Amino acid sequence: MSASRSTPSNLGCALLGLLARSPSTGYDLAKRMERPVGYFWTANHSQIYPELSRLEEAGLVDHTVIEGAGPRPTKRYAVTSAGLEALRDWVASEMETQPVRDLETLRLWSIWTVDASEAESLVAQSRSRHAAALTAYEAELAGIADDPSARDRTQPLFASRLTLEGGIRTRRAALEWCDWMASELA
Amino acid sequence: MSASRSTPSNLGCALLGLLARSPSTGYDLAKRMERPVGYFWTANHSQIYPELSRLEEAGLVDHTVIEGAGPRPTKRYAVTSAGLEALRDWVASEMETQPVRDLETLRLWSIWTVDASEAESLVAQSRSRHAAALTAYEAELAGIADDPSARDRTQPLFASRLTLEGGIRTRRAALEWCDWMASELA
DNA sequence: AGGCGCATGTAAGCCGTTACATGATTCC
DNA sequence: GGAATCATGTAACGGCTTACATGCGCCT
Repeated sequence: MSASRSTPSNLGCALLGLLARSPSTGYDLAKRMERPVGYFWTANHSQIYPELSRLEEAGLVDHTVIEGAGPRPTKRYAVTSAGLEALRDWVASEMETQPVRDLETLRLWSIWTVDASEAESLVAQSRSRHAAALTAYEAELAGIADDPSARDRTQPLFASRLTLEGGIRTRRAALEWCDWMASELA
Repeated sequence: MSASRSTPSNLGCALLGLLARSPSTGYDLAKRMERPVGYFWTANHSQIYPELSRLEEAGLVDHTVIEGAGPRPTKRYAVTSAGLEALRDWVASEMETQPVRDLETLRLWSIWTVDASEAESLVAQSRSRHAAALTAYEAELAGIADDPSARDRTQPLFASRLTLEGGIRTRRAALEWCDWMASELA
């Protein structure tokens, strides 16, 4: 059986990553995608449900029906051993350089077309967005930093700590950049 | 005429931004999208040609047929005054916070599932990618930094300088993050 | 003779967003 | 009584990628 050995989609791997940390319903996965995974990847329920079906068909996850609200049966999904293997393969596989897609920078790139006050406001908006993100990341990190498992590289919280640290460093750099731009515009 | 006053798509605004800097053929726009715009936004020719038609229908760009190779007439596009206005409106408009979509961080987030040597290799790969990007940005910036127009906030090169400076700061922060991760894994 | 660069377009398919649809329980 | 939360699904649409298609001129 399980003839198709094609790597699951990026979304599929995101879901495997979530389920490898703890089993969930589709609904719950949608919420867990918002935060903290949503700091670097997003998906909504209308993508998640069909993807779970595909993963199950490929034998990478399975489900048990549990009791819960809603007109249809509530399903708790978990990764199978094949699913965990697929996740490991994906993590360890070579990956091409990903193109950056940053709408805010695209806008900045045409900032020369607007007048000074609008340009300053644009940079200020950008700055406040980065500041808000930084605050959120720091709060999230503070919530896990004391857990001893966050220092064990075989534990999920270790990886959470790494990614949050990255977000914090990136947003701090962006804040300094915004301050520098503000001084260049003055 | 020109009844529809809807803002063009993100791609449309990217093309208006390119054409506001200098008129181009569709083919040339595709090449200019690779670098340096490609550092924060990408598009290929199969997206660009239809989008140029839409922009022209909306009266935001127009074209003149010039001589050139190829089985069909070669068209040089330029922004109209309505197009420049649309670009300014878009730059100055309020924009919602954009979700981040970073496949490399998504992978890192499941790094706890693989063993130490693979984890180290993953971080090393990530580091070399950031280093390559940083080198490219620095070269690009060096190519424009001496131009006096790069200090005039009404000139395109000023905006180029801002965006490149942002890329450089972000990539430097990412490099330091990778070095920090390497030390955490050791 | 063959490959590359110029130059424009279309088609199929995947991925993602937004909206539609259903229905129970809990809180105000 | 109405809104929010739990819970699952489908449908329509738009954006992006990959591949198909054409054909001239230049360089090796």
